[in-house]
Amino acid sequence: MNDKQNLVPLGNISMTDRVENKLRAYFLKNAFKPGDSLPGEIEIAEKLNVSRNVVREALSRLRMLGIIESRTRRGMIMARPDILGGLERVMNPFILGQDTLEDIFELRLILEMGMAEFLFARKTEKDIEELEAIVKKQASLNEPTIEEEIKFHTKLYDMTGNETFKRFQILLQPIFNHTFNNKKKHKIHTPDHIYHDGIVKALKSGSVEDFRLAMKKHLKPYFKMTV
Amino acid sequence: MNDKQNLVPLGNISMTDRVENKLRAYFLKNAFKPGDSLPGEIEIAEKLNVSRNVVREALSRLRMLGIIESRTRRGMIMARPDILGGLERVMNPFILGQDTLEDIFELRLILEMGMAEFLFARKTEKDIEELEAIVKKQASLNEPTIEEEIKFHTKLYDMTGNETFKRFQILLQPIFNHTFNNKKKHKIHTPDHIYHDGIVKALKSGSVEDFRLAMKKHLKPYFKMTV
DNA sequence: CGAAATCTTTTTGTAAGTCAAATATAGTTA
DNA sequence: TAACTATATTTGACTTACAAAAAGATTTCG
Repeated sequence: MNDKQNLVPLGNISMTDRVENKLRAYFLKNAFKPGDSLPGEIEIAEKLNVSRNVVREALSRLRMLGIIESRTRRGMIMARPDILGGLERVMNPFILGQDTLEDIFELRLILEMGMAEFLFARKTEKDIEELEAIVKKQASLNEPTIEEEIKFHTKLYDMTGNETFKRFQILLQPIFNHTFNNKKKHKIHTPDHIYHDGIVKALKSGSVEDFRLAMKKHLKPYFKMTV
Repeated sequence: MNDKQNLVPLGNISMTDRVENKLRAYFLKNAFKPGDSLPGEIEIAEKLNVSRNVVREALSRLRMLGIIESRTRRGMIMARPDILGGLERVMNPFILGQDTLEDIFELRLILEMGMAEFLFARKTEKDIEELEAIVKKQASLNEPTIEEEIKFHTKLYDMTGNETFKRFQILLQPIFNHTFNNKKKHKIHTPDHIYHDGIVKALKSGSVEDFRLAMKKHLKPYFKMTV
């Protein structure tokens, strides 16, 4: 046995990191639910034998994520975090790695191919009409705008009726565009907007498989960019 | 015009919140990249006219997300955040809302239906063999275990070759299970493990469409739970 | 003159104490 | 009994202090 293995990690973990981890573990272990009240800062500091300062830095993190809430001068309670809040804060194309950006670009393709079942399960007359209006407007423009393009796809996410999914797309949108613009050199022969009407048609009077085939065709240029 | 609208927000925003927002905006506006060095805590505090304490609480948040790194006693630099770090910390079924949990449950179905193209683009002989081994082992057990079930699906995510996607699935796994267990009452007539071999077969010698049909059949009981 | 040792400066990590302000509770008064 | 008052609690924010590590500047010595 080589003892070196046990020495490797080291990881430079600060008091604040440790307190944050301890608190999250504590919440999970005790099945804390939103609304439950928490011990005060001073009590936590004393129990963990650190300064109130360190505790506040850890709590500040949890507060940012929405895990806890502080009713000013009345104490802290557990809260219901926005699951995508943490994601939102790191959505900065300058600091994310190129590989991560490309992973996200691929994710879009997976999502738009995969959402078919839910679209068919939940589509309404009104949805279809809206899509048709978007397509019509797009066709009337001499040049297709990126805004109209986005509007069409965003509407599809909306139609799934899945709020988290919808917000997810809004967060990812800037990354899509950033990566797409970086790749534009890869010349796309088939401008996609001509296929939007095909997608709507499949959605309106076709089967789930028809839709997926139309979507696949529509996304083909993007697939070419990744696989 | 009603002035009341302008009074509504109020939002109880703390100094720390404001500093955090200011810093993130500053990084974005100036296109800060990983490795770039940042002004010191004291300088930031003076520039923003707040105490060093407040600045440290804001920086602590950014450090948690991996946006910045502090080389102890040498200064801070921009870093490359783990895009899913924030998500990981709020993955606690007790504090997430029921609607969010169900949204995530649906997301799984979308992902597994949507990943087909990438599986076919990147599958290898070895991948197929591994899947077959998993199915074989599963068939040999008197009772299918949840571990083997997870192993099969995890392998599929692996095969996409998309690291972010893969980690995403690992994070979501506990939520899937939690929601699944809560819904078990909805009696599933067709135990899914019998279809795993069908999926592998489609993946091995079928078309992308064959795979999607097999997967759809496999996931049918889950779809029943949501739509 | 050059290399090695030492000192100084810088900067983050951690601690401790102070004060303000809002709220809940207890206590008091009419 | 109801209204008012005082008190204790608790978070938000500021200040000061010091340790420790690393880098740079300075000094010392061969």
